[in-house]
Amino acid sequence: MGARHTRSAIVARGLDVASMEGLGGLTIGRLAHDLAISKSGLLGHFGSKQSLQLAVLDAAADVFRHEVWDRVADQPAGLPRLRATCEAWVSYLERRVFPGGCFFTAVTSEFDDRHGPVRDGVARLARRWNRSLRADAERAAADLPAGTDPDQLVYELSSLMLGLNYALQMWDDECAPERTRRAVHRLLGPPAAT
Amino acid sequence: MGARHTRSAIVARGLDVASMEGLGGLTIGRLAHDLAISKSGLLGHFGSKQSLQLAVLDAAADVFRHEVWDRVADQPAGLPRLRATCEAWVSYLERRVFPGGCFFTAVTSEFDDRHGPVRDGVARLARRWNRSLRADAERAAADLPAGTDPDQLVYELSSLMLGLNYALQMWDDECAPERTRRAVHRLLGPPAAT
DNA sequence: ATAACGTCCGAACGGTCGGTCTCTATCCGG
DNA sequence: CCGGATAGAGACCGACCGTTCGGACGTTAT
Repeated sequence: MGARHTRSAIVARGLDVASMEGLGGLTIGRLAHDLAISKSGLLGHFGSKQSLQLAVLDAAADVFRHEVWDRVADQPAGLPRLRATCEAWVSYLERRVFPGGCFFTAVTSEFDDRHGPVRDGVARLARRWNRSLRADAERAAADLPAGTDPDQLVYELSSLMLGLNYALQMWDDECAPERTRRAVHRLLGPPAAT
Repeated sequence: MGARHTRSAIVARGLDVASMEGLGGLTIGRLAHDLAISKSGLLGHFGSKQSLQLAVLDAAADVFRHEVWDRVADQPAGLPRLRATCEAWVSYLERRVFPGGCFFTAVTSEFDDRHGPVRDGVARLARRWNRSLRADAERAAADLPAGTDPDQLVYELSSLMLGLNYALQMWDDECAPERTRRAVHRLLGPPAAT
């Protein structure tokens, strides 16, 4: 079996572990044990734990991109895509794509007051997604009640996603996705009938 | 120096450390070093790390209660107290009472998918505060537009507080408190003029 | 056949973890 | 003045951390 396969298996497993235990809780020894390989064999693929963390972070970003952004890329920019993005986001959380809840919420609260490449990577991703959201919100403002502030809109929508993740992770609250949708509809109007 | 004093000093220092590093990042050795006492001297007051964690959690709950709930206890139940609670909550986050952001947000995302006394303690506190919020929301529903769902209201308000903590902690976003207030006012109406 | 390479292992490194042990200094009631 | 309780020191334990290193394999190219 090639190194590519081994490496991606490590990252895949690391993704699951890190979404539950955080990127810090991801330990070389445990990961090696789970995959029935040696610690040194594992670390050989990355060089250091930090490189492993960054690789896992990248993989998580790929998953999130695939689960949310790729699904709304064909929507018209502005309000329609903003609505679709929110729905995809809710669905991503509802389906519990990561067993430990939203990967980035967990990692953010772990690294938000640290320095270094991991925190920088998380911030870069968050900033990028925030910009995308904000761009659609700006266009959408024209289709929403006068005086709608795009930044305020993005802020409230993001907060709702944080709340949904919390409700699902802490309480297994089955009503939370529906509640989130209702709140989104109140901000953006009812979902477009397809 | 009495044991009481030493113990409370340990908890106080642990509060600061844990709000930044999480309850898991709170290590006996480091805490003892910070306070210039021995590990055994420290551990003698608690018996185990878990007891220390629970003591710190209790202390954090006292702080939060003092910073939020005690300040609104004299308000009339229902909408006025709900408004006051939200404002106190925003202020608590804005003033960065804990250097690492909201203690309970951090601890929740750390323990939400574990078992044990610490997670139970966090859940107990969250449930209690949620109930208080919900009770006022129920009363407030009469003073709000018809069809207002108290659970939905509590859900959205809580999400906004999560969002505020995120914005402050991750981005040092100075506008976030004001944005949160604006969103709260949209849900609860403008703040009562005093 | 042989040399080189990629892949992975097993052992070991220094360090930190939570926790236990023994010992001493101090205080307080009789 | 004494004797027990107690706070705390400090050495130490086994487990685990991330990391390094030499070498054992199988494949591939020469």
